[in-house]
Amino acid sequence: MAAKYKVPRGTYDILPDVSDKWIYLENMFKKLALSFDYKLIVTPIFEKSDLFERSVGDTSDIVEKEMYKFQDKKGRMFALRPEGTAPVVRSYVENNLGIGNSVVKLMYHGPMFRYDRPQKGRYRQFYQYGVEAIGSNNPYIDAEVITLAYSFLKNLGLSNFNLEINNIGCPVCSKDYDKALVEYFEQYREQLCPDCQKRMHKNPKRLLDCKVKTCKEIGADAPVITDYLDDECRTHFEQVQNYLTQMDVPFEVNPRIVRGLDYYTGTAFEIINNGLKTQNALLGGGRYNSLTEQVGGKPQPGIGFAGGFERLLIAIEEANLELPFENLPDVYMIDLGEKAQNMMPGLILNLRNNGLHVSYDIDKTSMKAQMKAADKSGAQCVIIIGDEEIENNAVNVKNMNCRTQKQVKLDAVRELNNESFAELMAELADLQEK
RNA sequence: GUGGUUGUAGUUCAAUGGUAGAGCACUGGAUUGUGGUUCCAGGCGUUGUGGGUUCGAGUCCCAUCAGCCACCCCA
Repeated sequence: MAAKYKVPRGTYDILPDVSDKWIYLENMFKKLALSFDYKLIVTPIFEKSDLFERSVGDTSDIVEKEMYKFQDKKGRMFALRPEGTAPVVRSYVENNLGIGNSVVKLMYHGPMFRYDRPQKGRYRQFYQYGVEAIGSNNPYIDAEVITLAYSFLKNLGLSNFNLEINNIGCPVCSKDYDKALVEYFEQYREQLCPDCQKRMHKNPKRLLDCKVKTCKEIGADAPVITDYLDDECRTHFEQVQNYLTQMDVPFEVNPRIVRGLDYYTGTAFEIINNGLKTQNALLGGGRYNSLTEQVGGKPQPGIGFAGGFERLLIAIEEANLELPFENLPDVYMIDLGEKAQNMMPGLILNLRNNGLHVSYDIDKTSMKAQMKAADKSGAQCVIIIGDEEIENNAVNVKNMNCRTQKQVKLDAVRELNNESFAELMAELADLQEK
């Protein structure tokens, strides 16, 4: 049947059959980030649009054509956030989070919005997780942020990915490099694609990233950033690498990494899913040492990364990873007859208040249907109550794995909590062995 | 935003322009209160939507919407 309403293009519903994976991934990320001493920050999903125009850069594709912009009733221009860093930095500046702290370490996760043609692994509303460390230019912080990103993927059980790092230079040496690039590419101007010709003077580093064959070939012999870094940037980069080595994080230096957003300076890195040809960036990040100023605050160095949940799930599926997350019922309740049904609500609430996960379908009546449903639910055991049991003032508890069954006094069942429930299950398992 | 491709039952897919089907899933049953196997039974779905051609359209044409692929970009 054709539904009357459908999700908007490029969006999707996270349905119950996968939502447990989301809960798991979110929790894993939060737990790991907390252990690295990052605290959660939650910002609105929309901001003044010029926040992004100024920070992300008005020549970037994100701002040029992918922003969801709208006017509110008073004519102010807002945009659904296309990325997470600018809002976090805005909040850092606005709330003076830096006062009394040399580094402020923040994590976030939530929906981002970009108007782009949808594709697998690319959506108009997508979900990112990320961290930002603001206030320190110490290369150790760079390494720590990168290690956090790396550890997250590793801890999930992923391995088919590569960490690539680069240093795109500070505003000073980056300019020298840009000059060299323009000089170099200028020789081949006629052979470059129109986009590259246009970008050459605005953002020459982007030419290195072009996928057009001839541009690629020309770019292969272009000057390399590493040769243009000034002493400060070079030692910074070296130290980041030293720290990463110390922390056992494998990486490759890739001088061609150019991040797409304008605010990046110095350290830049990406983690690439090797199993994919396109949409293969699992996560990316880097330094943004002049972003606080652009947003109207005092100069403060910062670094962070962001990754996409959708691409994470693709990678997990590819690797055939079973997430250890399980949320199966402890007990499935079966009632037979009206008397039994009448005593269910109280008993079930009792068990739930004691912390047990209880499943029950009041509309199913036959024993068979209820047993089938219990089986399908994956519940550890069923509790059966019928006229016989009521007469004995007891219930039948059946362990679904061992198929062993035992009568338990009603009073004892009411008292069941996670601990005594586990004991009861073990007892039933023992019965099977005899 | 550009080019290509696809759109049939909950799902995966069939159906030389002539009555729309199958596997899986789902529901019920195989003697009275015990699941995962097996067997039997159960589907009239505006064939994505709207037009057009035709005696007749799931099938051909146009438009539109959506997915996928490549480009672009990135998460």
